[in-house]
Amino acid sequence: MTDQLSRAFQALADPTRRDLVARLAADGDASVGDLAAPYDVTVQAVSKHLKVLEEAGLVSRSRDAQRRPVHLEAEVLDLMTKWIARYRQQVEERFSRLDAVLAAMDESDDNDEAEGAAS
Amino acid sequence: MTDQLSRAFQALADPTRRDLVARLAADGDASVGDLAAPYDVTVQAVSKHLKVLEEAGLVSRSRDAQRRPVHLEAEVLDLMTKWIARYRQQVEERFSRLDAVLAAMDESDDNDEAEGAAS
DNA sequence: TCGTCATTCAACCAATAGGTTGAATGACGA
DNA sequence: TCGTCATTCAACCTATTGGTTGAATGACGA
Repeated sequence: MTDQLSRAFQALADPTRRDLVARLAADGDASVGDLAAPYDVTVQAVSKHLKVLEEAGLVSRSRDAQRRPVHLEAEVLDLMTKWIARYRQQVEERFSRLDAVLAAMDESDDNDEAEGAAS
Repeated sequence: MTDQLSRAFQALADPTRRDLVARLAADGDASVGDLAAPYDVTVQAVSKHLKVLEEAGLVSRSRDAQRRPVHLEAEVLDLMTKWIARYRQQVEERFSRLDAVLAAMDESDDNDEAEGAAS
């Protein structure tokens, strides 16, 4: 689980972390304290969640006085969608080829019938 | 971690499981034994991986004599891309609004300058 | 019916995840 | 410089994960 994609999927496997991403997407950058407020866990727990998101490359942090504003990075989200889309597409392409094969078989059946009728 | 989306992201957080999905997408349905062959782990371990994928709704299994062919289900992949795309899009929309605000500020500056020049 | 093949179940193990509390760090504002 | 606020580090706990081995299940084919 050391590669980026694994860390990214792992990061979004937690509902609290998905909600953090959702809020950052909707409201823009926010401090750890503000982000932690709505949840029923300690601020330390949320800080850990943010660390997981950061190590996955999903968020970054800057500094603003005592605060460490959290910023959502969209690139890794793109990476993830591309991974999924690739295999999603392969499935469709396989179906297309299967359809083509089935169509060819139909045609072949027609030919056989035609040949049978001709002999 | 009981909801579908969490289980799906969790399932794809493992490289072996992502590879299983990739192979099923490329080659179509396959038996547990065939799927397990390339990896350096026991067939039981792969069976467990497939169970995780199945509980996430990413694959289904039927029966063919002794074999239990594994079939990739694309729906949950769609669910995942939709989740990501939604927040990806929100980020872009926020940028657009920010651009609009900045543009409005520029315009306001122009007006101020114009008014200043007119007085 | 018996042996065999494909798969899963069960019990176990080490490592990791998500949470806690308490202490440390680091940047202000008085 | 001192107290305070925001955040992180450290140590700890329990549950889960990914792996193992060994036994059970279940469907053929002889």
